[in-house]
Amino acid sequence: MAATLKDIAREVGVSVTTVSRALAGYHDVAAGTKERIEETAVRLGYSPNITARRLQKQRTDTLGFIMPTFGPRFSDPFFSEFIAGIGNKAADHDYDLLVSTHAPDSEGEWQAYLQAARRGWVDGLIVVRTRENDSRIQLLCDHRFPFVAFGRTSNVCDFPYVDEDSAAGMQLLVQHFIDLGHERIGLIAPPPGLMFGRYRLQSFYNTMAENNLPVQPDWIVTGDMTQRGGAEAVKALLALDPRPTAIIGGNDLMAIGAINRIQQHGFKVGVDIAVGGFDDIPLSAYMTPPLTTIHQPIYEIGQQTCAMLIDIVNGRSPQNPHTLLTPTLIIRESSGTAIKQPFKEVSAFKNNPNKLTDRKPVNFSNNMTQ
Amino acid sequence: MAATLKDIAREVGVSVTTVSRALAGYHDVAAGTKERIEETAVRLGYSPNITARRLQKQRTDTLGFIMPTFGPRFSDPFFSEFIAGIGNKAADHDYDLLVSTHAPDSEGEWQAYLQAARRGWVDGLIVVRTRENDSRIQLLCDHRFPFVAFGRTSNVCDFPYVDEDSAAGMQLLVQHFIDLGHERIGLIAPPPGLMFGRYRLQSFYNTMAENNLPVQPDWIVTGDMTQRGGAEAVKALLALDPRPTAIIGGNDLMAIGAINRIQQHGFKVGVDIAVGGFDDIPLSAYMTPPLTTIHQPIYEIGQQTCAMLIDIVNGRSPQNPHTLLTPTLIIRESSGTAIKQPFKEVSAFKNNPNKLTDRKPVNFSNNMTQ
DNA sequence: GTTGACATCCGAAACGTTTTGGAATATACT
DNA sequence: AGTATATTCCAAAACGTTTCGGATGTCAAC
Repeated sequence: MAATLKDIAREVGVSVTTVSRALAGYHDVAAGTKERIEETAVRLGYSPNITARRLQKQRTDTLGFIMPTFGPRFSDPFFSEFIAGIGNKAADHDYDLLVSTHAPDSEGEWQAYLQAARRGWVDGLIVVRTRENDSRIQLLCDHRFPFVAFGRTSNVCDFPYVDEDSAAGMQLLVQHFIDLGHERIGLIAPPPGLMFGRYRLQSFYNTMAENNLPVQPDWIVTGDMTQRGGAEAVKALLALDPRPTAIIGGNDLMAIGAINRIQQHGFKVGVDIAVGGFDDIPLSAYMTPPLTTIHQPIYEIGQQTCAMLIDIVNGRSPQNPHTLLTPTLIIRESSGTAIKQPFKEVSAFKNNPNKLTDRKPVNFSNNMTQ
Repeated sequence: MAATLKDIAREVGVSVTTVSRALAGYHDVAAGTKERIEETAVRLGYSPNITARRLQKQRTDTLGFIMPTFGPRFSDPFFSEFIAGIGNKAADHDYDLLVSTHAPDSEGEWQAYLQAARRGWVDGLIVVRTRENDSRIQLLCDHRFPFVAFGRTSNVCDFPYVDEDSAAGMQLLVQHFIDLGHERIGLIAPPPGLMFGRYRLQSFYNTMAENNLPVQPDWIVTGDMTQRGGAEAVKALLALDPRPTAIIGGNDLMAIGAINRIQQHGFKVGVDIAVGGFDDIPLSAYMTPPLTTIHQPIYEIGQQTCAMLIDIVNGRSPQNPHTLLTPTLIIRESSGTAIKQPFKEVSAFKNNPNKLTDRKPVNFSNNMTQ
C-alpha cells in the first residue's frame, strides 16, 4: 500500500540505492536526479518503513518504560507528569517511548524486564520506584543493558540514576515542624521496600535525634502511598495518647487522605494538628488548608532521566551519572504556626542550601540493610 | 550478540527453515529434531528478533497513544489511570503500547498523527479528548487508518468510539441540585472546542430549561480543566449578585480549585454554596467536604477502547462500535442538603436508569454547530 | 515394480532499508 | 595520449524472520 524506495526507483528510473542516498542527503547524487527523486517521493507519499530501517540499523530508536501500576483503580499524578517529561525529551531526540504496565514485583513485570534485557525490543529502559535490593536493576546490570533509574537502590552494582535527596527533604520538613515547637511528630511512612521510603524514614529518625527528640515506635505507621492508605493509617495516630501534634505524610496523596480523616474527627488541620506532605503535586496547593510539602520537580526529573538514557544508548557517557537533586520546602498553611513557644528564628543551617546539597548520604545501620 | 535462528541452525545442523518451523510448532518436523532445536534455543538464550518478525509480517503489534499534554507542569490523574487501562489490555493481547506526548493542536501533534497515518509506525491509534470538528479524526478517517476514540466529535465521518454519556451525567448533576432547591446554578465549563465540554454545557442548558429555570449568561464561565483554572474561574461567579447557590465544575480538578477559592472567601462548601464535580477522580472522595461528582470509569473505558482497537486491527468488527456508557451520580457532602424548601422526593425519572440510557442524543441547534 | 501417501526437511524469496565497494563516465592535468 | 581526479550511479549483501513450493526418503498397497 504505502510507497517504498523501490516504487520511487522504478518511477524515476534509477536504482534503489540512488533513491536511498538521495533522500538521505548524500552528495554523490546529481542535483537533477535528486530533485526528481524528491518530487516523486512526495508525490507518491513516501515515508520510510521504520521497521525495515530498524532491522538494518540494528537499533530501535525506542526507549522503554515499564510502569508499576498498583491495582486496577490506578491514579497517581506522579506518572502523568513523569511520562510527559520523558516523552517530550524523547521526542526532542527522535526517540519513541514504549510504555508497558505491570503490577510491581509481579511475574508479568519480571517477564517484561527479561524480554527487554534480551535486546531488540528497546534500546534502553527507564526504571522508577526503585526498591531495596532491586531485582530489576540487578538483572539489567547483569545483562549490561542500558538503563537509567529514577531513584537509588541498595544493590552493589554501579548504575546511572537521577534521584531527589529524600533525606534532605525529610530533614527540611521535620526541622520545620521542630522549629515550630512540635516534639511529638507522627509519620505515615511509605511501604517498606521502596527505596525512597527508606531514605525518608531514616532521615526522620536522624533529624529527630539531631534535635535530641525521642521517637515513640507508635508514631510511625505505614501507608500504601494512596490517599485511601493515608486516611486508614492516620487513624492509629489519632488514637494515641498523647497524640502527635504534627503528622507527616510519606507522600502528598497520603497526607491528603490523612487531612481528610483528621478533619472528619473534628480537628482543625494547621491549628490542632499540623500536617506535612511530600512531592508537591499540583493539587496540594488547593487543599483546605493548602499543604506544606517538599517540592519534587517530577517533570524535570523525567526529562533529565531521559536525556541521560539517550546519552548512554548513544555511547556517550553522561556528565553526571549520579544526579542528586536538592529538594525545597514549600510552606503552606497545613503546618500552621508556632505552638507552645514563640516562633524561633530559622537557623543558619536551614538558610544555607549548599549545606544541604553537600551533606553526605545517610549512613544506614547494617541491620536495616539486612 | 543475541542468538539468531541461524546460530541455532548451525549448532543443530539443520536449516534455518526447520528451526523456525520447529519453534513455531509446525507438525512437519520430527520429534527428535524439534527437541534438539528447543534445547539449543534455550541454551543459547535465543529470543526472536521482533523487528525482523515485524518486517516480515508487515505489522507492528503495537498500538499508539498520542497524549495531549498541556504545558510543562502537566499532571492529570486521568491519564495515569487511562494508560493503565489500555496498557493492561494491550499486554493481555501481546500488543505493545507506544506513547507519544504533544501539546494539543500543536504542529508536533499533527506531525505525529501524519506519521502514524502513513502506516508502519503502529497498527492502530487511540485518540482521546476529542475536539469539535477534530482534524486528527478527519485525517485518520481519510487515510482509513485504524483507530478508536474516547469521545465523539462533530465530524461527519463514521468511526468507532467509546464515550461516556456526558449529557446524561450533567443532567443527573443539575437535576440533583435542582431537587435540593437550587435555582441559580453556576457552571465552570470546559474550554470550548473540547467535545465532552460541549455535551456537558448543552446538557446544563437543557436540564435547566426542562425545569423551567432561567440561565443567566453570567453563570457560565470557562476554565482550563486544571485546579488552577477552576480557582480562577470561580472568582467571577462569587462576585455575582445575586450569587449562584450551587456551582458545578466541568471536571473534578476545576471543582477542587473552586472549592479552595470558595473556602478562602469564607464560605462553607455544602452549606453556603453547593459544589459538584465531574469525573470522580480518586481524590474527590478525600476533599473536605468530599465532592459530589459524576463517576467515570476511566480504567474500564481505557480497557474497552483498547479491546475495540485490537478487534479492528485484526479485521474483526467490534460488537458495539459506538459504545455509550451511562454515568452514575456520586452524592457526597459538597452538594449539601436541601435549601429553602423541604427535600423533594426524587422523581420516577431519576430512579429509572434505563430511562437515561435510552435517552436520545441532545439535539444541538444549528447555530452552535457552526 | 510401480504408485501413492506420508513424514521430514530445506532452498529461495520476500519484507524495505542502508551500506560497501566499486563501475562508468566525464573532466582536468601532465 | 596517458594519467589522475571528480562525479554520478548501482549491484549485491546484509539485518533476522516467515513461508511457499518443492525435494527426498520410507513404507504400504496394488
